[in-house]
Amino acid sequence: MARYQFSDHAELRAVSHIDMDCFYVQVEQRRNPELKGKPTAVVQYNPWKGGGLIAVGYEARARGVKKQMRGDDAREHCPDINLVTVPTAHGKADLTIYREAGAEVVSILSRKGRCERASIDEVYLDLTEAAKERMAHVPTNRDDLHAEAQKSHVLGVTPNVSDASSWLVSRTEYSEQLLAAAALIVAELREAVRMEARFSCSAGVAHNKMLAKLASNMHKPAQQTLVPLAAVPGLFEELPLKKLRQLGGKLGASLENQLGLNTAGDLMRVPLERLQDMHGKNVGMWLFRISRGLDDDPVNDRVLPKSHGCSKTFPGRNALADLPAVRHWVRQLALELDQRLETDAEQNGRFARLLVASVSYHTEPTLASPHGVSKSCPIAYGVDRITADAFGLVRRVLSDCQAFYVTSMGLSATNLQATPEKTASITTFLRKVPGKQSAASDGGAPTGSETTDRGEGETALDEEGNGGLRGQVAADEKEGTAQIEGERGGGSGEYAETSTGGEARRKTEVGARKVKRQRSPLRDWLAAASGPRPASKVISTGGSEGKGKGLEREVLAGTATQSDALKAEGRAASEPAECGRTGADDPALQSEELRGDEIDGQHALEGVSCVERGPDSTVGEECEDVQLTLEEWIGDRGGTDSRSAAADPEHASCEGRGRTSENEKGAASSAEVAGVTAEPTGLSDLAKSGHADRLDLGGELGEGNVAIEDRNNGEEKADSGFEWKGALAETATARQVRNRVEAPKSLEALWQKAAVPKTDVQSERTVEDQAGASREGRRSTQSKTRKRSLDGHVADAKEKLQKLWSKAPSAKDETGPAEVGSGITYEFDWQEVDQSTLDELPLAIQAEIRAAQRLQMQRQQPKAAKKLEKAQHAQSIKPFFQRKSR
DNA sequence: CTTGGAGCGATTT
DNA sequence: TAAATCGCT
Ligand SMILES: Nc1ccn([C@H]2C[C@H](O)[C@@H](COP(=O)(O)OP(=O)(O)OP(=O)(O)O)O2)c(=O)n1
Ligand SMILES: [Mg+2]
Repeated sequence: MARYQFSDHAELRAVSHIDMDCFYVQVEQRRNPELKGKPTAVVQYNPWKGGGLIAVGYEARARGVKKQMRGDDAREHCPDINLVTVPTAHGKADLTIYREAGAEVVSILSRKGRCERASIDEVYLDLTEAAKERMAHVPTNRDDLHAEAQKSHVLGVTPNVSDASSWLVSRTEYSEQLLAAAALIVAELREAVRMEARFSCSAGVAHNKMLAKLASNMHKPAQQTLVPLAAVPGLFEELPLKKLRQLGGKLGASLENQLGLNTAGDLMRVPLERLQDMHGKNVGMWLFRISRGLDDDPVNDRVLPKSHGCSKTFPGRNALADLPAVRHWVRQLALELDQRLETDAEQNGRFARLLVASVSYHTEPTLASPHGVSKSCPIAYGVDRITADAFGLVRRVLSDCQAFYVTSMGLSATNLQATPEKTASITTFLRKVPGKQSAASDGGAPTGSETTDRGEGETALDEEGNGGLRGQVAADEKEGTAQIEGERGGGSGEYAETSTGGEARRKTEVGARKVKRQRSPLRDWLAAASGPRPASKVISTGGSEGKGKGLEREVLAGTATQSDALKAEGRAASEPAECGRTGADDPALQSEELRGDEIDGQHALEGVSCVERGPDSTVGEECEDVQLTLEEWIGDRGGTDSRSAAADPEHASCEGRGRTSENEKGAASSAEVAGVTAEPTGLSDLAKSGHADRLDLGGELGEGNVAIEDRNNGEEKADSGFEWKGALAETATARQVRNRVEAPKSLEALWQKAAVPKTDVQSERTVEDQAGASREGRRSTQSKTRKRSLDGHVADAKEKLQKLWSKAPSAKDETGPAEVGSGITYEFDWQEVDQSTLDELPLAIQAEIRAAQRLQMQRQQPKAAKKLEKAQHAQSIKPFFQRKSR
């Protein structure tokens, strides 16, 4: 945004950019002083090719070691290099020590003026005020200057290096006096960093961020550089365009290509109109100004990161090919993320609001660049809930695919806020609907038939995933508000949300209930409610549970948890941390736990109702009901969206059968809608593409594969996202897109077909690399190396996969053999393949082999099969760098 | 395996 | 609002 802003008469500023020298290396050298003065680099994951270098010390740079080398390359250039590996935790690289070191530095550098943390190892400082004050006290004798200041570089003065200190003390122009004064401050700050944190850093001092950053990089390490205004034209004349901040990517390349520019000076000579024609008014103006050394991007007052994220890639054969593995890694990421969130809460009192899960994957083992998507939902703190929510988000993406290969996953927590703003009572968002008195009834917390096998942290819900209620939507012309009525209305009166607008008004019948709802700030409140809430705010499940069953949760400090609440009620909270894992043998207990879940924020969003009680309320006290919006009720937060739980293909992929009934049930009970019009945002093209089928309750919403049309007049309306996400999608007659991509049939499925009839055969299978063969300009040699065919189907499937695996990104590219594939021929006995061999195979093949082994086991020793499955799982989630490499 | 991996912030749609 | 993309360390 700053990029598009400028003001012609901005006050002249003194801005500094300070950048740590080879930062991670310094961190490691401080940890292990043995390394000081020695050629050192930091790598992550060294078993493979020596690991990737992410930081290189200056001693090593002097000997030709470059970033973007691998550890092995580095050692070639510099045999005595010290390679330090990044710490790992939860099976992934853990940058905590570098983050902490960065924070240490920031705490020092933020002393003299506004400070913006720009990355883990750099800050911008706005020293305008401090420099103005300092101007009066700049020494007149250069010998009185700080030693670090004396060593400054000043761009554009003729004998540059020799006489910087005399330049500093003899300025007459205001702008240069300002810079000189700032340079003294910066010198002191850098010295403070050196003394207090024992790190060296370099700095640029100029009138804006762009020039300061440019300068900080000009003399490194442990030096500082000034850029007076007058130096800009000379500096830019020779400066490659890409060196300018923000021009290092495609924009810079397009300027080079389309306008034939090479230097910043070239850019300066392009007329404003031309730039604006090419890149729009704002960008054009920004370019015009940046090329003249003008930049008004302010130094923001922010020393903390605005989000916390962690991610991991699973390249090539390490790609995650089944949901248990995905869930395992989601949990590993959640473990780290949760820890960091707790730390932030403790240290800074900040809480995140939004959880974002990103996943890159392909649906076939092609080398085409993977498809990256992200999904988000309100965050609920705690490893288990982050895991459950994030896994739900990821699964929502993957559940469409018969096969998937996840090459990277990431979680991040954003919208960090210092204080919980939403401290108002929930009732301020609600108003009573007159004349409604509904009977409290048991409501028996819904229990699905499938609770035994869920993984840790997953929410147990019924297969409809909506608390056993199902609804129908109909237009409501008359009233602008909404309410719920029906036999399970519960509580002593009904609330509807306060009206905030006219959109999305309709009446919904939910099972036996009729619901009218409307969008309101309640939704935001609920989102906030998953974070910290004011003390003694209570959310409970009065709606479905009725009187006396509400559970209390002490929210503020998180001191009381769900388990506490359960204990307080005199029940054994057998597995407080793992909702939904209780045995199905005790319905009562399970029901209670489900309620707990609701209280803790999950059902509170999707669930039936939400209740506030007074500060002194005790467990068991009668409480009032509050109805949620339909969105919340159905589960606006995708994470725990249990429609996807219903569609969980996980077991299908593990066991192959017996898991389809829920979907059918869901479809059968989805109601139709009268007079409703909706369309998924931005997906009308898909809706019209003829791929549409129909939506059932297992179908996924909001991700581009469903369309709804008006059954009355065939119209499609835009701007119906609200309905779309909520009620309509749930109940309308919709159409679901079939596979857009020709996904290959699951190999596992083929396996099962193939293996069922006869498989006592002891066989050996061979996997070949088609591309490796074609690269040599010859035909496949597969039949030669194959010794025995296990089964025609299997072999065919295997070849097919292997071809796909090594297929060129563009099938149309006939110009030559693809430069892909490892060229490896795998040879193994599928029944007795040893672990280290297995580890080397592409994950998809591993999975298949395991499936084969399981199947065989199932027939021969059914009892042992379970055990094998467990062992296989453990094996499949082992991080690749813990595996043996050959 | 291949735009080295992990992780930020900002803008655009 | 959510999601994708870009630029960067
Ligand atoms: N692609 C990158 C770039 C940087 N970093 C990390 C490692 C670096 O140590 C740190 C700071 O990045 P810099 O670009 O500032 O590089 P250095 O500080 O290592 O070296 P320099 O002295 O050139 O600033 O961020 C990273 O992980 N991946
Ligand atoms: Mg640095």
